[in-house]
Amino acid sequence: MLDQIDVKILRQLQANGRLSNQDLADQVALSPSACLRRVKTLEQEGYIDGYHALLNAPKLGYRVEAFVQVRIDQSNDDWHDQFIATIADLDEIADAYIITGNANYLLRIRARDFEHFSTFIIHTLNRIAGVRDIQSNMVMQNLKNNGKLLPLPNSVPK
Amino acid sequence: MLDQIDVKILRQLQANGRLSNQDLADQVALSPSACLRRVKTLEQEGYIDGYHALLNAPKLGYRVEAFVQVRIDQSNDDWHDQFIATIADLDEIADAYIITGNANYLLRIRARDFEHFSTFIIHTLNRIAGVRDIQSNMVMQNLKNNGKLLPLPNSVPK
DNA sequence: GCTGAAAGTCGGCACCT
DNA sequence: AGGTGCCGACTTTCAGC
Repeated sequence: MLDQIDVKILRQLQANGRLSNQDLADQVALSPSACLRRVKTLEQEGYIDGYHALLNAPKLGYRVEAFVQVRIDQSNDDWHDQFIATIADLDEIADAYIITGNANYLLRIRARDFEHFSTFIIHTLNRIAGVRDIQSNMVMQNLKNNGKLLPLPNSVPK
Repeated sequence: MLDQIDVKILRQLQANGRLSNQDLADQVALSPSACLRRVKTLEQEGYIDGYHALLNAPKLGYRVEAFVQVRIDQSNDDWHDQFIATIADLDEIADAYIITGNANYLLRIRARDFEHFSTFIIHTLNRIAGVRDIQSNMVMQNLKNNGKLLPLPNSVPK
């Protein structure tokens, strides 16, 4: 179970993944060794999945972002497995979800420009076996990103 | 401009945001001081937006994820500004985008359970001024997350 | 723009409360 | 559980190539 200090630690590391253990210890009012032990435990128990640098997509040449809904022909089970295996290797696909509703999959796509995007849709996505219908929604503006998980309002984590 | 070593640095830090400068220097075949200078430059020039611990949502009590499309009454410009200002403070909204298509906004929602989700939709989202239509798609499975930005296939960053 | 050395700082562990 | 102290490793700066 998480206590209030654990939640503080998670919140701090979420905001700044490179916080030194000493600074972290100061912020949660613990000695460095006690703080480090808690962090290691949180990592081992799976509360922290990893640490990552957040790169700036436009700066790196990715100026197009879009959400694409894909329907596949459900009369064939193999196509589902094949689809999942295929998208794992496609760099243009940032995120992928199985969703309820009319479509089977929701994909978040990142591409260099619109030409790159349309080529990807027509010549890559559209040619995966079983793909029936593709509906694209371009991102015009990114209002909020990766909203913080904590504070957990009234939540009682298992 | 980025050279090959910069790209290697970005790729490494993307995969592991807590890599020590010394280990990073080894991996890109540079001395620690030269490596550190490049990292600082990359940060200052905005290629790296930050470092964050990736927290495990289910472990923290968030078991429901959904994409919600929102249409607002476009006859009133103020509602747009108001909507943006309101969603910034809502913890349940992880990401928010302005998109093309029938809806105005696409929101990624995280909630503790279905009751939390439906309460949020009915009593919070639905009551924001100007909101006309809400369409929800629940996430049944998360197939891919935060696909890596690099390597930049054939891209020539500005 | 990189290297190498020096000084300050930190992480990790043993031990104690 | 948390705190103290120690040592080896690391970060960071700066002079020099």
